[in-house]
Amino acid sequence: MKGGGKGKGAIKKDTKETLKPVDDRRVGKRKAAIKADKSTKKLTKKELKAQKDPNKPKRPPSAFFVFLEEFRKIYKQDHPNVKAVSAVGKAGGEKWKSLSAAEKAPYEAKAAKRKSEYEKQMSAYNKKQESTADDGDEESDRSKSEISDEEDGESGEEGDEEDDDD
DNA sequence: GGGGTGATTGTTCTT
DNA sequence: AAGAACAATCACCCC
Repeated sequence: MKGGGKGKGAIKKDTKETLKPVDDRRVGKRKAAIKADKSTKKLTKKELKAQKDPNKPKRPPSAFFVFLEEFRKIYKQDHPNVKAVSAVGKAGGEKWKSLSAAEKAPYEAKAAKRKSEYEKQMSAYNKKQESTADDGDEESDRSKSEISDEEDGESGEEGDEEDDDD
């Protein structure tokens, strides 16, 4: 840890004891693992390329994140004193599980929409890569999107066409 | 001053 | 197929 890790630790450290792995803590500080792994950086050529992506579109926020963004606002209103990101994360996580499918639906819908845009961005991104990236070694492998013709002037048609079959 | 961390879950990615 | 990494956030700490 970079020391500063436990930002809340400085404020309230006793909570740490009650903090027990909900499940597996996933990778338990994956970031730390990454750095630790960096020691053995066995990156293949493709991996290397994947790393130095100029402006790769970031992954779309999952429904949970969409919900979290809003939840954070509310949480801060209810707990303006709480400044720990982890606090909101935990609270949000529990709340999220408390939500019903119907309540998560709107968030999922939004997440789905984000994903759609993400794919779109990837198309443009991939295309750009083809243009600029001429390493010659390998070319687009995973997504060889053969976009029809029009993509350049895409101005965002952001229609909320949700087929409400309901 | 800036970067890195902590925590949540979901989704995308990588092997 | 399964695991790994990363998505936002924000105050705080080390070099």
